[in-house]
Amino acid sequence: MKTCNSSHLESGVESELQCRSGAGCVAKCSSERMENAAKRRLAANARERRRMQGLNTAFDRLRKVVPQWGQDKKLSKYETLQMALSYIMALTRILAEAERYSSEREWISLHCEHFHADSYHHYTAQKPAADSEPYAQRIFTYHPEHFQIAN
DNA sequence: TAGGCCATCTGGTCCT
DNA sequence: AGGACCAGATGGCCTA
Repeated sequence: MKTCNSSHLESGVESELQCRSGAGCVAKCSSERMENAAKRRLAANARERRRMQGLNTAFDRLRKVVPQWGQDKKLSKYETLQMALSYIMALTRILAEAERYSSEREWISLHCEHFHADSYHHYTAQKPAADSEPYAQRIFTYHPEHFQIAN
């Protein structure tokens, strides 16, 4: 005699009790099983959707803290990760430099010199003669418009 | 219209 | 057992 005590697809203690015997059991069990499977699939889909939405929220937050250098188009996920990597490496480099220089004053004057020049060009809307990109931008290794996947 | 990016669905695997 | 995570498939939207 067939019972509904069944596969891993079945969650049902309940269905086992109902269907242990009797006419129409097979049909009822299989339709119940399919119904349960469909319900679980829908629930899994919803969870997956929520999970991906959470992931996308995290990407949006990352985009906000990562420099975009005036890109009007939002960075793709891949570009965001690359930019974040480059950003972190640049900051790490700056910190390492700070440690290398003996006096804090020396380090500050080194960097402020660059940043003052940047602000000057920014406010006067002039292009620097030699280096066309701002200092802070130049120290980054990742530029989306130039980036190509190296295989 | 082709290519890039994305959201969603789905089945498999791992973890608790 | 159920949830989290992952990767492949698919279809929609947008842009050059």
